[in-house]
Amino acid sequence: MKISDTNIFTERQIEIMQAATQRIDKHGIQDLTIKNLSADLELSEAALYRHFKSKNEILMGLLNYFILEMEQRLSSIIDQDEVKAEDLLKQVFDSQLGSFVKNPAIVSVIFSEGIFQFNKDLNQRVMEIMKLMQVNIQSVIAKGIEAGHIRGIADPSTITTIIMGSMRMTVLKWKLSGHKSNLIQDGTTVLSGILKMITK
Amino acid sequence: MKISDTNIFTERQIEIMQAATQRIDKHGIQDLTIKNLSADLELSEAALYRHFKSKNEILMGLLNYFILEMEQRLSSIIDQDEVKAEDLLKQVFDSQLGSFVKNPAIVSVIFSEGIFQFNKDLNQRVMEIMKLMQVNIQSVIAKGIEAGHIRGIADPSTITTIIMGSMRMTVLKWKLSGHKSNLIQDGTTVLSGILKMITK
DNA sequence: TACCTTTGTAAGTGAACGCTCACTATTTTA
DNA sequence: TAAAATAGTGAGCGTTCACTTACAAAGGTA
Repeated sequence: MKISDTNIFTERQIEIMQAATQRIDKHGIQDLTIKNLSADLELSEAALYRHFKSKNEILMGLLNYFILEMEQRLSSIIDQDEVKAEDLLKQVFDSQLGSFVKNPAIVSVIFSEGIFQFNKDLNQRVMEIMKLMQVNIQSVIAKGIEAGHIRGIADPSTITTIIMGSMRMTVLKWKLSGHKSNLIQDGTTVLSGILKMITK
Repeated sequence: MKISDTNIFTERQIEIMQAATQRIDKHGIQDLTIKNLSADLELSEAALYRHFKSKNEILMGLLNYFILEMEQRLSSIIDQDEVKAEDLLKQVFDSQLGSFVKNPAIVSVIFSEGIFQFNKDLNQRVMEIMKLMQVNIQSVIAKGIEAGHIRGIADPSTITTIIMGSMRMTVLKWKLSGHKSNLIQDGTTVLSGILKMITK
């Protein structure tokens, strides 16, 4: 993750967030403790509290960065004119899955609705990320139907559920395989299958 | 351990598992602690250990019970002869979603790969449940393609990923809505959409 | 020089966790 | 009827958790 070129965070904060990212990636989110994190950084536990006021703030930092990056990435694709819905979807998922491969830790974070259920702020951020993706895809589908490229065989919202669910399942399989399956390839196969079904 | 060898539970064990189910349903899995559970049952914490040797065994009991019930339910549907793949799938999901509505807690348990990642036994059971569903659906799809009812527009495994992912997403939305959306209705809509796309 | 801010540490804190221990009362069995 | 099995209890163990406190070194600034 390139947190490095934001001016929101200090250098130390970036170091801490990167260490947190690595630990989540390697051992899962349940292994992200202040003790482990400070050991990774060769700092005392107390030192972390000079830079973040709580453990949740560290996770919020990660999520905030990701949602910002994702918004920019998605809108730069969606805002293209004269590109068919089919190709927009391909670009969106190519970009999204590529982002997951580059930063697998984020998958552990945003696939953990269950874990954050008890924490309002974190849960809300995760929901925002899902919602952001949903809104973008649904608008692409709606435009595709309007333009006549996509069969209006079901509601845009239903088609969106199918697409997002399928991609999510593909990511889940990749995660459960220990990142050994080829996420980009499998995702492309699944999306192609769906596109064959819904395009004219 | 084979499912057929699954122990029959004592009355107390069932009471404990039901209380655990209720607590997970109402407050999430992170709120299932020995302290809370024993308070719900108006027992001492130590008393629980007369009936289960660990907290994980309680969760394993729940999962074992569910996988047994699911196996029977699915095979009684799948084993029907002379029923079209399309109708089998409808029956499978009607049955499965109905089971979730009757027992919403199980969703909190089997949708929590992330939480159980660190526990081999529990994780394996959750994976078995996913695998069980996958194997059954994939065989239905394969037969449907063979019989010419389903378009061989993609691999059976890809179509299965799409179907399972879509249903899983529908269940997730239901869970995030606090069980306020209509799971059966939404699931039926999504499955109908997919079936329109893949049937001839 | 004197002071202030920043960044660090050692040594804790209370709360929560799963779980065990020694012991008791009741019921079943030989 | 005596022994054994069953099902319960209060107290507390060892550990982990996120977080706090009191204090110190370093560097910039007045």
